[in-house]
Amino acid sequence: MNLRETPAAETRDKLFISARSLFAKKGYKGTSVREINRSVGLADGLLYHYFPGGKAELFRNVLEEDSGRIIASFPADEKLAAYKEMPVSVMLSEIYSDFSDIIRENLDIIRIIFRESEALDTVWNKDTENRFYEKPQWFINLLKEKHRRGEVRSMDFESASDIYTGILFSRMLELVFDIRDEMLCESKNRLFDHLADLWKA
Amino acid sequence: MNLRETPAAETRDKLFISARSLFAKKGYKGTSVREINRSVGLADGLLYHYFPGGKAELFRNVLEEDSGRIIASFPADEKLAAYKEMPVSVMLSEIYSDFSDIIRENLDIIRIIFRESEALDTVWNKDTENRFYEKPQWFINLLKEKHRRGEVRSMDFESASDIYTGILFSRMLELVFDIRDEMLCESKNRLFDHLADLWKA
Amino acid sequence: MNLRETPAAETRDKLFISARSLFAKKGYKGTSVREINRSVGLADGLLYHYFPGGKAELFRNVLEEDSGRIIASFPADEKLAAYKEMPVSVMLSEIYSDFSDIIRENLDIIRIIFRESEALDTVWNKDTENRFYEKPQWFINLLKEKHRRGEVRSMDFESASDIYTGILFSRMLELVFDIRDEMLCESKNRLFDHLADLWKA
Amino acid sequence: MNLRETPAAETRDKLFISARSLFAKKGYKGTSVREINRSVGLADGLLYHYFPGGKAELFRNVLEEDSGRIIASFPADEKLAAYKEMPVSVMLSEIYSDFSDIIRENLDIIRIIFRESEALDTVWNKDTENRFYEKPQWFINLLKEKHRRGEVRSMDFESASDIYTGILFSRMLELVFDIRDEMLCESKNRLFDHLADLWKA
DNA sequence: AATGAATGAGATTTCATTCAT
DNA sequence: GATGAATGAAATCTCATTCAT
Repeated sequence: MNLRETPAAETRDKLFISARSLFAKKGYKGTSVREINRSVGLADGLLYHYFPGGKAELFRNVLEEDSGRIIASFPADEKLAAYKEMPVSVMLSEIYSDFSDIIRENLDIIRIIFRESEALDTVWNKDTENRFYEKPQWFINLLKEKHRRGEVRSMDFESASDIYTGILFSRMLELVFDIRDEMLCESKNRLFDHLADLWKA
Repeated sequence: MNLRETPAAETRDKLFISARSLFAKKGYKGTSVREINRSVGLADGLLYHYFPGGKAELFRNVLEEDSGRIIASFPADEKLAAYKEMPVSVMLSEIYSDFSDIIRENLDIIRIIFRESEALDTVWNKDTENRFYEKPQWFINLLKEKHRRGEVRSMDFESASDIYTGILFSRMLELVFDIRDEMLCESKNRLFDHLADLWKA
Repeated sequence: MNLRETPAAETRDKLFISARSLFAKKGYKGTSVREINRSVGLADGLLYHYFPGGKAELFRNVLEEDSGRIIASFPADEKLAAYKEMPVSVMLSEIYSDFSDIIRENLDIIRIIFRESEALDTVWNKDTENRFYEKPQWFINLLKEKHRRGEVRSMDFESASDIYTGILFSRMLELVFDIRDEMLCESKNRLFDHLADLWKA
Repeated sequence: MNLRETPAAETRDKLFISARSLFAKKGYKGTSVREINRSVGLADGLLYHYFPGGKAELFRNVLEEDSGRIIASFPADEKLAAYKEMPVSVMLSEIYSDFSDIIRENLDIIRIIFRESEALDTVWNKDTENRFYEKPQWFINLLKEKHRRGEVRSMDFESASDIYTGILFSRMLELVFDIRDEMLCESKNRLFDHLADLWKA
């Protein structure tokens, strides 16, 4: 049973990935079970073998598995250490770039979260939701460290963090809604230079 | 059309409002024609009298009527004049508050836009979309004016605007996703004091 | 709306009758909605217009409407008066014959009751069920009246009624299971003569 | 077959018993193969190893094995001899009690017979069916014997048997439909006293 | 013997839309 | 303008059965 490297698990995974992409593109209601099955070349009834609760259970599983992972995965610990050693403006640019990558890697699930806000209640507890929105302490600490090193002046670090968070949220919206991804580098670099300049000791 | 002289126009309006709310809550696919009809006490076939194109046409109308209005309506001209006379920190706080009001007044349509991104293509041209995202020249001008008056130092005003835009976008997300609306005043006021301080001449 | 003599009600009735017959023949599970629709020439979705709860609601309605009616309908009041004037043996034969008619007229619903015992719980309260099984007071009274007239001897009238009830139940089983309906007259007449003879004063 | 020497035979038996119970409770159509498998902890495809004809064959086997057995088993020969020696009223009570036991022991299969009358055609020939309904000669003989012994008067013994059969059929209905099983003893004893009294020489 | 993945026909149900009145 | 019956395509889901391992 274990010898065949669980083709069952493989099928389950294919269902997962395909469903996630379809849900992101066409919404939960807009994605038919048949469509999901066809997309992975599965017979009609088989989805219920893997997810007895049907489409709803598949959806719930997709959401549960992915949503936690994203939040947990940013920022990566090794990156965090690296940020400390960079000049402020570079650091801001780097975090922005890493954040963009995470969003891009998880575009499907994020789009689902944007679309199916009502469905989230059944999957997310308020805890998860608040974690998404709470102040990123790691960033505040980064700024304080920079201050200690004399690179950044004394200021209201929480508010500074709110500013940067806003910039990241804007970025998320750009990516989610597929808006002018291009040629922004220059504009963004100016933005980070600007910020670094405002903040410098 | 808004004068509601005839009962017909009144019915049309009721359909509009009710459909908008349902689309916002449950999505286009998740809202059945029957549901819309019931919500305004309409007989089953009658929707096609008002909107021969059926659900799709009703949806398109809702989107068309509302989407333009929001962007056009902010900021109101009389407000714009008032902003000029306020101290920077108060101005930022006031714009934030007015922006919040606009979002709150149009929550339904904004939620629809978030949900039904795919449907937007048929209604929005890229023009509308870009207008939504383009740099708010009026704000940049406000900052320059403040600079002329000696309240704000010389700086990269576009980048400063990006910063403020990010804060507004964060606010929009909070409202759209119904997250911790309360008790943020103090935090926000600190934020605007912080920004005003960074920017002061 | 009332002018067209409610074709809606007519359609509902047709559904009722056809469904009852099919449920009786093939059971609840064995009867498909499609089959019911075809049997009355109805489009596929229309059943849900009349019975939003679908097959289950249709079934419940059939059961509710019919089950009460049968019990209430036997014996008819005018018959009851007539029984009093008949010789005992004729009376027994007559009641038997009328009972057979009632069963025959309601064979479908009775067969459903036999088949779908589990479903009855949702429709019948214990009250209905007990009424079905309680001692038929009217028959006991008939016997007492006959005794008063000197046609029947003094005896345990309740037990006498149990005996006769058993004979009627046997009859019901014969009809429900479609067993040797024919050529029983002679046997039955002998039975009633026998009973009358046992009971005579 | 009943010796259960091999595990295979044991599994077959478990399938039998569990399926019989499920068929009785939920009907043939209402019982899924999956349900049967789960109820005995069988893997999904394995039922077809034991019953290549699938659900239908399993059902047919359940019916065939059991239906004959019941009829044949009543009354047991040793009981028959005992009945002869009892006073009439005791005899009637005893037969009634033994009959109740047989029914109770075979409730499942009897309920199946009530439910799935249509399915019986494929299993029962008319012969079996008639045997179920034919006059119980053994009981008629019992009565005649009692008459010979002077305990019962001369009468139409077939009709007397019909009377008693009706009482037994009522009893069967009570048990099959799970109706007021309790506290009937007294009523029943009065009934049998009544009958014995009517019949006494 | 045993497992459970796979299949596909068919069941129930929903729903946008049309149409006679 | 208004009603709600009618339609049928499509969606979700169930289930007996087969089959590779």
